[in-house]
Amino acid sequence: MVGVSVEIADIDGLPEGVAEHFREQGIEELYPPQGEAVEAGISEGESVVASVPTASGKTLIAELAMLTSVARGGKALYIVPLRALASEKKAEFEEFEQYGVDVGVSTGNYDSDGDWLASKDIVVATSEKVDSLVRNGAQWVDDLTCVVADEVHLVDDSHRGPTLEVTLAKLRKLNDQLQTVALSATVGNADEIADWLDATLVDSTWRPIDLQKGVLYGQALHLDDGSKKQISRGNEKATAALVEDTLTDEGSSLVFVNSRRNAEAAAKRLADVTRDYLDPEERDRLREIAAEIRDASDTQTSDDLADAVAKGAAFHHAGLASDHRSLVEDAFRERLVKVISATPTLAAGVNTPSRRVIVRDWRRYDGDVGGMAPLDVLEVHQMFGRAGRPGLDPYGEAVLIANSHDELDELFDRYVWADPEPVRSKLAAEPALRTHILATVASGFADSEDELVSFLERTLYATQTDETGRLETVTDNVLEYLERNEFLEREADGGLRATGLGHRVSQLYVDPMSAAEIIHGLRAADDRPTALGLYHLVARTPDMYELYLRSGDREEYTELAYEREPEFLGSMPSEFDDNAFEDWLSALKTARLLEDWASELDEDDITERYGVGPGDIRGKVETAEWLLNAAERLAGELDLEFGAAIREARKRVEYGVRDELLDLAGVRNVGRKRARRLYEVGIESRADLREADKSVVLGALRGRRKTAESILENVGRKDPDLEGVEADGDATAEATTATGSDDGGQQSLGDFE
DNA sequence: CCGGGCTAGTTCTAGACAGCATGTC
DNA sequence: CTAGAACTAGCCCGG
Repeated sequence: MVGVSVEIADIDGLPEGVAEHFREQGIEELYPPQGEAVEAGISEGESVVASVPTASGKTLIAELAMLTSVARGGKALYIVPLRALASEKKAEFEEFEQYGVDVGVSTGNYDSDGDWLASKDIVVATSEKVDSLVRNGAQWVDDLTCVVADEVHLVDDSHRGPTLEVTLAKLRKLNDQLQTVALSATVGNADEIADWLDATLVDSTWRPIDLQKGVLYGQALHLDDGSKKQISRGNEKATAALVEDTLTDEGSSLVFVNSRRNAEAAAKRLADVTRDYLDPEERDRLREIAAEIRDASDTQTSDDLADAVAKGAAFHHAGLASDHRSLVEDAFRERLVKVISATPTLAAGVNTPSRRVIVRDWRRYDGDVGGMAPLDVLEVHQMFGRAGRPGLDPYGEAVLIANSHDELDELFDRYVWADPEPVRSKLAAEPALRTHILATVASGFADSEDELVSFLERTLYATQTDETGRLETVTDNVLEYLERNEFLEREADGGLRATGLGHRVSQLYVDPMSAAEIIHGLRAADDRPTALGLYHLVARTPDMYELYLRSGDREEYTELAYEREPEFLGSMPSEFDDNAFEDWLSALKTARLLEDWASELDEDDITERYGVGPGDIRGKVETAEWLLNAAERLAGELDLEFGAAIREARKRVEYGVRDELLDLAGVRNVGRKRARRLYEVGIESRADLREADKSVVLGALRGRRKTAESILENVGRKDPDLEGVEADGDATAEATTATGSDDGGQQSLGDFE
């Protein structure tokens, strides 16, 4: 079937007008892999695994499957690996709304209501969200006729892979006619994935735009076609020379490095290169963007980023606030920012193609190995895949950097010539099975051990392993764990039944081990728990990512641990049990960060104190909110007291305020800063705000008339009109000195797209 | 007295999903 | 069992 040319017009079964639409977009003849997918029956409901390079038209393959399925009266689901990609895909699919195709999105933070999605023809969601919807018995899931799994090679990921794997297995069990389309990067064993999904494999290395791969050593860039290119460099470092070389060809570059600090340092250095390649108009635009970056957050990271961006360079990593990220990504796409130095976040995230991709660091610290470990071939190839913008760049170029002749050879062997490693299921690990076995039993996919095992037979793991018994052994351990914690009951005949608590845990979507830890901690509490105690409790569950303990931290937090020992829920591990104690301290560090946030400490003080970025605060807060909600529900389920204390701790962390501001901070348009200012002039509650003297309110809000009016309206004041009202000078002065800031900025974390 | 440039020693390490009920500037 | 870039402190040197 190779080399067959297929045109859009040849495809039957698309909704009315869609074929015409594609033609208007300039899509007539399909790319070869797309044609192969059509040959394989993608538009006739056949399952297909497409293993193709990035940017070679995977989206169209998915669209052909989903649109024809919808046209036959069906319903399609598109599973994305990242929340940020959900909105991107939604926007793409909304193109088809004019032909009567309704699109909906569901992720943890974006819209979502199970029933509301029932009327949509195409639903975009993360694999975790789909899993959650299935657990909660969303009815419309039964109506699905087509599911697309994007970046399906992520089943290899030990944290999130099993969820995708189990979710696909569940959807396929619900409907054995389900058309399954899996989109994958080029991997070593796409055939195994196709076998697993009973799909036809479309395996192609075809790219719409030429990609040259190479390794730079000294001044010579050795390319994979055997040619060499001279990269002149004076005193410049290799990376800077490559970036400058791209700039002379009016192209931009993406530099992948192995740590946040390296990304920031590299951006600072590269800014000195890019600054000489900006025209006056670009300089102006960049200055504006830099100002927006400074507005987004008042931290050192923010300033450093703004400084770099003003000169045409930027860094990108997970410590950035989400505003920062999108500003940088947009500016790069607009070709204003000429280079981004980034950690691997960018390789997996939203689309940011670039003329040249430079993989500067090919080794990364890995705690499990105890040192630097080489990146996976697949990972490096994903980075390479960002090179070249179809239709815009003449070609893409992906470059590694060698520091010796031996390394030059090694990099060619290891990454340029090498095939990616095979994708391996990570399901047979306790943490993964703990949560998925409970959910599988709780949502009725198995009510006996036999059924459970036969369900697990539908996973990729089962098709890959020849190690008999491993799954059974782990399953048995997990069942025992779940039974011991009263999430599950095992009957003599092998029957399995989730308890009320087990159902609750499954629905809350927390790791059963997190739930067990929370329950244990709450049961150990005699008095009303403090906020710190509760923050520590959730921070030490496996669902909260650990903060790194730096040198000196151990001492500092050990002291704090003894100082505040009475507040902790449950007993502290012995100081001599090294691992357990370290984890406990690390959780304490997280807990105190949350406490600082909920005590109105400024964002920049927190980032400095804990060595984190603004985006990390956001992440911790979000996770804490989620887990505290789970804690409150679990307490309710078990009739434990302290529900009110948990709720208060959650609200405090949500708004980032002390308890006296909880009432005010809940008002729309009032965040932690404004609530504090109002409080300082004697307005302590919503009731006060409804009655307060308008000039005092206006003064506390720095004379911002419009803001003040909308706040008064939001709090339900009858006469929010501020016409003719003058700001109370005393209130203004007092508020200004009290906060020491003059921009009136609300430090809000509630920034979702 | 100050600052630049060098070296040897020290420090520190990627990422990001989920509930629920509504709304930051 | 495994690394390495970037930062830091301390030093020398020249002006």
